Amino acid sequence: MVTIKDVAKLAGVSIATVSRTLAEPHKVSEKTRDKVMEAVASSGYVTNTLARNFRRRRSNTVVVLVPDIANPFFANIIQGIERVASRSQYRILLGDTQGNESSEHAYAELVSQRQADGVICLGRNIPFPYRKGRKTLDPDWPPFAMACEYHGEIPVPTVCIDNVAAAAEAINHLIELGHRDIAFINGPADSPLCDDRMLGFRQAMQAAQLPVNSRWLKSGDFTLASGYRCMEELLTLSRRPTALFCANDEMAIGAMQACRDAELSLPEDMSVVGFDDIAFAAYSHPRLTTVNQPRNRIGEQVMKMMLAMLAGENPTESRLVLPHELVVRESTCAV
Amino acid sequence: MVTIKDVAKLAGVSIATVSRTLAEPHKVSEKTRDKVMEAVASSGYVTNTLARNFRRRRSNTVVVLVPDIANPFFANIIQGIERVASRSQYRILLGDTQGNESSEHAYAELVSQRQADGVICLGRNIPFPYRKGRKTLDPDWPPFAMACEYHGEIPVPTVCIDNVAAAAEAINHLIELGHRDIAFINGPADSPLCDDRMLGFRQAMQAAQLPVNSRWLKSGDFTLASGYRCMEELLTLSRRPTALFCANDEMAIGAMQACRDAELSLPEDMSVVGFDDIAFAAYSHPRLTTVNQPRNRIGEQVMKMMLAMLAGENPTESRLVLPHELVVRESTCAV
DNA sequence: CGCTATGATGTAAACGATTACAGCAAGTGC
DNA sequence: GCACTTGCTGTAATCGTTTACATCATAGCG
Repeated sequence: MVTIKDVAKLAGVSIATVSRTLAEPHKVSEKTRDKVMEAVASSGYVTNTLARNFRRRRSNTVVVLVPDIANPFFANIIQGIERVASRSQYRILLGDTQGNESSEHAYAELVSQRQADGVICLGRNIPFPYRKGRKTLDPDWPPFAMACEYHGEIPVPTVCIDNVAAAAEAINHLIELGHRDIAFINGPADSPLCDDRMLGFRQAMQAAQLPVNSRWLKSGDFTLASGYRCMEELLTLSRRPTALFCANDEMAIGAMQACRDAELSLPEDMSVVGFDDIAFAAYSHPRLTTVNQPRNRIGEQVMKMMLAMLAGENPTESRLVLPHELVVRESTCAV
Repeated sequence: MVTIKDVAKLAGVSIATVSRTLAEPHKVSEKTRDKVMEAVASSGYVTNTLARNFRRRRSNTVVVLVPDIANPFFANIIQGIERVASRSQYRILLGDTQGNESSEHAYAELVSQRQADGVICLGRNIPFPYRKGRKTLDPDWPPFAMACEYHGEIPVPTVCIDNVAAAAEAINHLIELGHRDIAFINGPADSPLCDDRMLGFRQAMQAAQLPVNSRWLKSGDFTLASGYRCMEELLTLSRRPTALFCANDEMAIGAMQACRDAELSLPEDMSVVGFDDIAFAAYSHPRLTTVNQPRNRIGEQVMKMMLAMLAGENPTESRLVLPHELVVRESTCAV
C-alpha cells in the first residue's frame, strides 16, 4: 500500500507538506503543490480514510435508523438524506431496525465506538438509554435528529409534516363527498405520528358533527397484509362504512384488495384514501387518492439539520414542518 | 473519552492485558479477567472501533451497490445480506447508485481508502476500472461478488437464479394457456440478466414453434411508469398481443394500468406475467402471476460468499444458482 | 542595516488500539 | 539442582494520518 510517506519521498518533501497539499492547498507554494500532485498521481496514492478518521476522531458517517427498509416510503427519504450527505462528504450507514429496539441501540452504539458521528431516526424510538419522564435533550447524546416521527416528550430536532392537519384534510375530502360513515385503519397505537393522524381524524369528524364509530377504528402495521386483514374485519360488521381512511398507502392497497375479494366495486361501494403517495398509489386500481408527503425534502432537510449539529451549531428550531398535499385520484367518489 | 489506558490504570494492569482480556479472554488468568471486566464496567469503556480498525487495517464493512434502493425487490436482498453480515460482525454500507457509473466507482473507491473491505454489486457493472475484453478476475481487485446480475465476460463470484429457464417457464405457462401472440417488456438491453430473460423467451417461443414479433418487444427501465408507457405503445399497434411477459413486477403493474385505461379487461383481454414476486404482486388487480426469486436467500448466500473471500478463501464456484418458482395467480387466463 | 512580519516547510508528537517479543514465575522431568 | 516448558503479563513498536510548534528564508520597513 502506498502511504503519505511514499509520496513525500517521491516528491522530495516532508509528509506534513503532502498532508497540507491535500487538505489545505493554499498553504503550500505552487511549485511544491505541483511536485506533490505529480507524486500523488504517479504513485496512485489514496488517502487512508481509516487513518484520517482515527486521527481526526470522527468518521464522517451518520447512522440512519429505518423501521423497514423494504417500505418504499422510507426509500425516498433515504435518497434525500443521501444526496445532502454526499454533498458534504458524509456517508450514510443504514440500519434496518424492523422496529427492534435492541437493534436500534446496537446501531446507535456505533457512535460511542466512533464509527458514526450522529444518528438520524425515522422511527419513533429514541435509540439511547434515558429515564422515562425526561423532558429535555440529554447533553451526552450525540447529534441526533428525527424525521417523519417525532418524540412526544423530548424536543428532538425533527422534520415532519403536520399529520393532524393532513389527516383532517383527507377526512374532509371524504365528508365533502357526502360520506358520513368513515372507517380508519391506523398504524400502531403507540406512535405520536399515528396519534396525530387519529387526532386529525377525530377533529374533522367532530367539526362535521359526525359520530366516530369505534368498531370502524382498526390498527394495522403499515403492511399490505395488515390492510387486507383490517378491511376483512370491517366487512364482517353488520353495519359497514362507506369510506375508509388508511394511515399509509400500502394498507390502503391491501384494503382495496379485500374489498374486491368481497365483491364490492371500487370506489362506488367504498371510497378509500391512503397516506404517503408512494409510487404504487398512482398505479393501483382504482388509482389511490392519498396525502402526498415531500419525502425527498424531508430527507434533505433532516440531513441539513444534522450537518448543522455536526458543525457544532445548536438547532434553532426543534421542529420543521413541511407542506403536505391531498392528491385526489380515483379511489374516492361521492356517496 | 475513556480509553484502554484508563481501564488499564483502573485495573492495575497493562494496556496489553486489557486488550487481550477483551479480544482473547482465554489467554488471561481468571483473576485478571475479573479485575479488567470490572474496570471496563465501572468506567463505561467502549472500544474505539475506529482505532481498532485502523490498527487491524480493515473496517469490517462491506459496500453494497444497489441500482435503486426504492425498488422493493432489492430491499429484501439487502435484508438477507444484512442478516448474515451482522452475524459475523460486519456492517453494510449501502450505495444507491441509480445506475450511475461514477457513483459506483466512488463507492468502490471506499475500499482503497480502507473504509470497506469488499464490494457486493446488485447491478450489472463492475465498479472497478478494467480493460474491455478482460476475461479474468483482476488480482488487484478487493473481494468482490455480484448478485442477481452477473458479468458477461469476467467470472465474478455470483449468486443468481437461472433467468433463461425462469423466463422460459413464464412463457410456457402462457403458451399452455393457449397464447400464441406474446409480447415482452424487457429491461435495459445491455444487461446480461435481461439478455438471459430474452433468451429464455425466444427459446420457449421457438420450442413451441411460435414466431416472435419484433414489434411486441419493448424495453423499459423497471419502473411502473416505463411499464405503462411500453404497454401504451403496444396497444397502438393494429395487431395486438393477447399476452404479455414483463421483466419485473413493477413494469407488469404499470402495464396492467395501461390496459385498464384502454378499457381492456384483465386478464381476459390480456394475460400478464411479471417477474420477482414483490409484495405488491399479490395485491394488484388482478393478482399478478409472476416468477418468484428467493430474495432473502440470494442476499444471504452472496454475503456468505463475501465472508469466505474476506477470510481469504478462493471462491470455489463462481456461480451459485438458486431455485425460482412460477407463482400462478389471476393475471393470466386461457385465451 | 537590523528588526520584525510573513510564508513555506520540516520535525515530531499525538490519536487508541493491537501484537511481537521479552521477561518472569512456577511447574516438570531427569 | 538444573534445564526446559508453560502460562501469564508487561514493554514498546506500530498502523497512516494530522497538526502544534520550530525553523528558516525572504521581504518589508524605518
